[in-house]
Amino acid sequence: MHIPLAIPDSGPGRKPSIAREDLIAAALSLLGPHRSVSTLSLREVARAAQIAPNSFYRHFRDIDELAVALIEQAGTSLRTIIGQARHRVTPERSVVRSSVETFFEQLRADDKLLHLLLREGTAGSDAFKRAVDRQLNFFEEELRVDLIRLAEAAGAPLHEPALVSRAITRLVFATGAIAMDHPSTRDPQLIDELSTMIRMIITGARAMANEAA
Amino acid sequence: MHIPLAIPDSGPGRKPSIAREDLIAAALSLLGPHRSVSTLSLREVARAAQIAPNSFYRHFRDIDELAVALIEQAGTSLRTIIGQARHRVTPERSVVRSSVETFFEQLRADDKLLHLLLREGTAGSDAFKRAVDRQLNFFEEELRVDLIRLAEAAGAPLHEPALVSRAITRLVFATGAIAMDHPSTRDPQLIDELSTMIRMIITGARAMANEAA
DNA sequence: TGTACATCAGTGAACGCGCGTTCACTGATGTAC
DNA sequence: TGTACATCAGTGAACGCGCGTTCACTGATGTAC
Repeated sequence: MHIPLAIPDSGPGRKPSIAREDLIAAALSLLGPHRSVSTLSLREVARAAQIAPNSFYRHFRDIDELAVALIEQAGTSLRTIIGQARHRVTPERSVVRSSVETFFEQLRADDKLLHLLLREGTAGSDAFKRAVDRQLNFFEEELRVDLIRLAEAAGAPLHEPALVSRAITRLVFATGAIAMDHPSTRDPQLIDELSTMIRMIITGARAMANEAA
Repeated sequence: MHIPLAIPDSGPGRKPSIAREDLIAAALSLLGPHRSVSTLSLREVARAAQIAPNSFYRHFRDIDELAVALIEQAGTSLRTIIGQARHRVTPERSVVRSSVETFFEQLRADDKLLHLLLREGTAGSDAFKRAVDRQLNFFEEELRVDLIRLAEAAGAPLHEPALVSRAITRLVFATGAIAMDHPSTRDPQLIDELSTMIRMIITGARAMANEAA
């Protein structure tokens, strides 16, 4: 059995006429609000990529390995976008609101990558769940750093910023998952709600920091 | 095609030798941390219930209808348990902590019903998702009533109690889903975290109520 | 009580389907000399 | 430059499997009279 565990960067070798990326793109094209990764079949993806079913094995050990690759791409892309939103100068809007709005914009624009992270965290193989978890941790960690930075700038320290970040991350993703099942006309309301929830957490964490001091 | 949309309470009729409940129990017995409703096949459930595959149709239109029934049972059972926990007199422990602990106990004891609500909210058919959503709304609503009651008792009103309740519900369920993937040895830490998160929200909502006033 | 009849939960066999996976292969591309 | 060779992405056919669903049926249970 021949399995290329790591594609060797092609080196001086030949270029494959169909690439890993093509299969990922094909899988992505099949996903949507009503179609989840765990229901994709190998044959279906192969069909979408216009290759024979067995050719799939030249690129991935199985469907699961492809799913993990999808998740990684989704996480990276999301963090880039939200990272930009958070650093964007917004004189009239709060950082919270502007980030939440960007998140929803991305949810609706979507190259379907975000859907993946929102919906699939609880299903699928162990490897898959770990991949989702890793991306959420990255997100959480970046948010934590930003929260500390902002708290210092405002001179209002937070109680347990790591927990604040974790709570916000969970709320954002849970709300995003819900939003996907609603028409986008409900977005303004959900944005309002989510922003208020986040403000509650931050306000609470500030108050608790003062109490502790 | 003959489909009994509603089982007519049997009335003066004959008793079926195998009941809807037996099929639900059989399905439940197949579920677990690594097995989700959406992957159950009709034949599998029939096998577990020791009936011929086609006999399944005497009780449910399809697997989806059974899944909805499962969700409803899960929600009812969970709300009963948490409702009791919240009203339980706990002189030394806070209501928050005692409820969170009960939630985790239930998660670990589990008749597998809770797993259903935690994991499957984002997958499955529309009918299935709506069923999960309905149960979460019930949970949220009961929590809201309790929050208002407790706030009045403490003389510390909350800003937008409905939102407080919604945020807490989402956090609790998101954290529960995560807990299921960890060994129960991590429970104390997760309970601590979740309790603190909830306290942040409540503290924040109190502070915001004061600001508004 | 006895008899004829209706109901309907459960059945065994069969169907066609899409699936993951395997096999031995082809033929284009690049390398060695 | 030319030739022999190695590599390996992609292939077509085939496999056995579990699936959902259908069909015509059986036979126990309850009802009507």
